[in-house]
Amino acid sequence: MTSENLNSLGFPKPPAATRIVVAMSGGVDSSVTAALLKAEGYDVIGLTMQLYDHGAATAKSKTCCAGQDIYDARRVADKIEIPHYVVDYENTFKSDVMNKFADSYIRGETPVPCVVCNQTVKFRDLLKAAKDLDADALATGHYIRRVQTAEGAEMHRAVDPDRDQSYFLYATTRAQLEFLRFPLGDITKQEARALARKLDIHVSEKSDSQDICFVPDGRYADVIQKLRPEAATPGEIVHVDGRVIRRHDGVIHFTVGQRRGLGLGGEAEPLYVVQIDPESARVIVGPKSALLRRSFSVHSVNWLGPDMGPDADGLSARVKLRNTQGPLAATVFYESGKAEAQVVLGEPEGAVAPGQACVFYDGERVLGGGWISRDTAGPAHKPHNLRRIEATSVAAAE
RNA sequence: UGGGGCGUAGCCAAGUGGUAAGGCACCGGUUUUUGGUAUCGGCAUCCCUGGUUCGAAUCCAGGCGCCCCAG
Repeated sequence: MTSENLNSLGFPKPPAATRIVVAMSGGVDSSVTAALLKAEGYDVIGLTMQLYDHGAATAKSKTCCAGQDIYDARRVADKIEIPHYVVDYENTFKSDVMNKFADSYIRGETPVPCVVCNQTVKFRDLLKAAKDLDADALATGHYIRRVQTAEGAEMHRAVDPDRDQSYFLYATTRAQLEFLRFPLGDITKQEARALARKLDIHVSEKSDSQDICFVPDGRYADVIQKLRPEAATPGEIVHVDGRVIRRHDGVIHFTVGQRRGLGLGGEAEPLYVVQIDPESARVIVGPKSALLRRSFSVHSVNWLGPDMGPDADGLSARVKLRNTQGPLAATVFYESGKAEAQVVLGEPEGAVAPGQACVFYDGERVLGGGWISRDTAGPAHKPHNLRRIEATSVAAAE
């Protein structure tokens, strides 16, 4: 079959015979996605997830998946004349995303709920709903590219580097990727908004979503304490040089690399959180130099690259440790099928925070990624200093 | 109360007669579909009282507070 026989989404049949479910959040991107596909003649069905519905969140404008946004999605669906359904995923969202978010913080990690949300409610549950509707594919408004090859679908960064969402989508499985389509991966956000205006979609100027959608005022700790009231275990803030500086209200308030909010003044240079130990409820702080790390391991790896055997030299790649950071040169040690991988950075990097995602790239292609492990991501200073303290106390005892 | 020293923003600290550096912390903005980072901006009239002077955080006097040395 030649490419001329395929429609724009890669199916060997006319758009009218191709059923596409579009995940509609009520925002600009997914609305444009639905409108574009409809305009091309596809058999489009809009689905909107209801994920939570607390008063504070529905009042927010920069979120998705509740109150006003569901209404917006419905209005767009009406405008472009497609069927639209709201699916209630409040329970699963709470158990798979919100509770896991809280538990991660309690473990002394810093979670990325957006990755988990895509992994679960979006590409597991919503995707299944699409299949139940006999859809040929599920399309979303994510800025990511799906590249079809003879070996299967590959994930590539979006053409708009400022909008690329690969950091949040690396955990998409190959099977899921086969079924997914991302029409906006080839255009810029500006172009998407222009299209929205041209198609007369009422949300064309709606502000982008940001922050954690289920955290109303940026006070994520409040949400955790509501979900897990036992989470607030006070502890000590300890300097890497051994000084116990002050007490804190619980490790959930901290993240590795954090500077502000520590309230630790009087030092010559700023202090950062360099390690969090949930067992002892200790937060270790130190100067920026104490933050630097060169290697760490990641777990629950989702591999989207070519099959690899054990390779002592590792794979020369680039990695992202946070969404808003250019890729870093690194060597990735990974064997196909394994859940673990080792990452060695070309240059030491600060704030390698356990619980955050590490995404691997080969140029524009997303090779996958995993979660930064806690056990290996502590600062090199910790064992050194603990040893020194122990040695001191032993000497004193003798 | 013998000798010496000190008292500048929450902390550290420059400034020794000319109209209050800087760092940390804190607060606010920007950036950002995670947390965080980064960045920009804001943030004192100098322990008190009186005096000298055109002018004092800077000099003098007296208080108050603190530290060190000594017997």
